[in-house]
Amino acid sequence: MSENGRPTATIRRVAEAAGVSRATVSRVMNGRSTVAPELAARVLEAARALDYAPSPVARSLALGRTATIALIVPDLANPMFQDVLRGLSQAAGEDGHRLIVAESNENVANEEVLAVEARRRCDGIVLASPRLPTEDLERLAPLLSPLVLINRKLPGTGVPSLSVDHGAGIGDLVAHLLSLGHRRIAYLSGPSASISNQDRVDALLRLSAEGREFELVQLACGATFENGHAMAGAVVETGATAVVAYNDMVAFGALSGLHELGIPIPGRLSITGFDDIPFARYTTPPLTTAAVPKNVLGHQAWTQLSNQLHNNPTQNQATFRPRLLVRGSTGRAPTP
Amino acid sequence: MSENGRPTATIRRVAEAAGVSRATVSRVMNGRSTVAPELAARVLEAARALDYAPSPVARSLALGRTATIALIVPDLANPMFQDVLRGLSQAAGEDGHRLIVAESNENVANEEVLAVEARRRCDGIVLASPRLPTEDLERLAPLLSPLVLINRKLPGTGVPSLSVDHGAGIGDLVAHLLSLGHRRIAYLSGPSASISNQDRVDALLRLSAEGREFELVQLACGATFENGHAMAGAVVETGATAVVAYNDMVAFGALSGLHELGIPIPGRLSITGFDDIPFARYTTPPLTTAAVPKNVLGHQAWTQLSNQLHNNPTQNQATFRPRLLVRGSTGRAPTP
DNA sequence: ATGAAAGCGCTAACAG
DNA sequence: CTGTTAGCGCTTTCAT
Repeated sequence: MSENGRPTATIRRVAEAAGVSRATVSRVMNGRSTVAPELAARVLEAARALDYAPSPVARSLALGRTATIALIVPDLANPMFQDVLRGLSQAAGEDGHRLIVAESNENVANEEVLAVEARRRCDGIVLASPRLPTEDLERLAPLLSPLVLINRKLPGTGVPSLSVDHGAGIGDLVAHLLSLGHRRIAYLSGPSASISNQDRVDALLRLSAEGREFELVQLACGATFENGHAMAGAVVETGATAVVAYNDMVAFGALSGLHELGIPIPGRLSITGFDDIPFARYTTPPLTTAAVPKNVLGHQAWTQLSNQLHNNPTQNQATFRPRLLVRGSTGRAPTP
Repeated sequence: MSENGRPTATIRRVAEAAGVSRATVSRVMNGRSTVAPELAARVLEAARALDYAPSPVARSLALGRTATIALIVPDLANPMFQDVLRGLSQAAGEDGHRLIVAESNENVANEEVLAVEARRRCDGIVLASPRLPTEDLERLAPLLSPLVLINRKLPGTGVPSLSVDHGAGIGDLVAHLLSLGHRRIAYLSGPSASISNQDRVDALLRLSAEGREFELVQLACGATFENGHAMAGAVVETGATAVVAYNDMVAFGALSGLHELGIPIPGRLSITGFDDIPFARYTTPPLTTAAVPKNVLGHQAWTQLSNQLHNNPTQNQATFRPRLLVRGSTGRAPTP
């Protein structure tokens, strides 16, 4: 927006140079209605000569839309959001939309202000807000619309929401472990406040109650490598033959801790992660995990937002089933 | 920008409601000059009642600035850029600026268009463009100004540039290895087109020529885990006692490959990485590496951009020296 | 098919 | 201290 070299050409200058009205320039630049070929040529020529390009800001004001959307996440360091960001940026970019990113730093109060403010410069919002109380979210939603939610639902409001089916992922993981003969499984749980952890716990509880095929041992853990690492000893003491970790980081930490204790993996203990972060395939042994389609989520978020922008029908609830990735960290249960 | 619920209040409505002119409302909203307390109160009250907030788009047009900047990177999957993004987003955010991100997908042609287009909606650009030919960059720079370059220099143009001193990093790494008694060092080189690889090679060549303290063996490799993994055998054959890898991914791959060959690390072979990606501390053994201050780069980028926006003097070339992180993957050279 | 004119919502001289 | 006026640059009826 600032001046360097020659001042940026405006539509007025082009109009003068081409000897036509601004309206005509506008029409030509937008390929609108039919302008006499000769005039059109003159305009194009003048535009080229003056190095003219329409001002996006002025267009935004006149049109009432910005061709920009915003992504609001609690934490840009989280691999989950990094990939959603990539997918969203790419998808929106292909449709000629720019992406503004805002990080709330896990600060919920901040998040509200950020979102509302962002919405004013944008045509729509993709919001990942694991912590915001549902009632606040409900109050906010109309202000933010068009809006797409990541891993949050607002039933009955018509706000499209994309979520990962953590339960199904856990189901696949457990089925895999059962097929390998495991009958006593330890769960290294994530942050208790986390909804996604609750999803996992619920699924595990249901599975162990339903089939009674395995015993479940819950261990309070956390979400980090260090948390997982610290639980290695406790895991061994449970006598479990397999451990389901809250996520890949925890699994990785546990793997590392068990390594140090001299426990062979998967010989004596099998271990699974969740997410399929970039490094999951490179641990030793590589991590069996439930891969969350993070990029797809980003793409879908754009699809849903784009639908709203064009007043097309949206899919209110899309659930993404993680894909089971069997790698080296799981094997047959040891025979006692 | 679209309508939900009641149409968004405008400055005009507020003015009418408060019985003042739009100019006064504007003044109050911006804390400008001194408005009679009584009027100010009326305006504020009206604004609150109408749920009014000034339109950023209209302000942008009127003011000629958007309070937005853009970051353009070749690849959002690259941990380097992810962290720069975080740092930049945070720093700019604290100063009330939004961040637009654009990914060129390593497509240089795309990059030019993207950058110029982005510049029109923004007040400034942070550009990471490892591939763009210098002459193109020189032509582009004036159009993009205010501009900050990441890992590229444009000497004599006054364009601020932030770069990592790869040579110094390599110097620290090599000094560390020499102090451990290593006298034959293999370098797993990165993509030959990469300037940062060239920096490293130059430093190594200089070091081995200058002091003649060690022999250098170069091995063409790449930038990925797989590339490093594939070179494990070749590394052993060189008879080197230490390997300096192009980056952490390569080091990690090599580590893994050497592991499979049964080579004790660091007992028989020491190995170093570069970057300090999040997982470097979690490999077995943890990777000795040169930590690039990626977040700081992001923050500094904002500082330099902000200086330009305020017509303050800028620091034209800032070079960031990586920090040597000694971890478990390096040890004393084996005694023959 | 083209131009004149009004308007998007806000800010910034300039008067008073 | 406040209001009037004139833009910022573009789009879009509405006439012609």
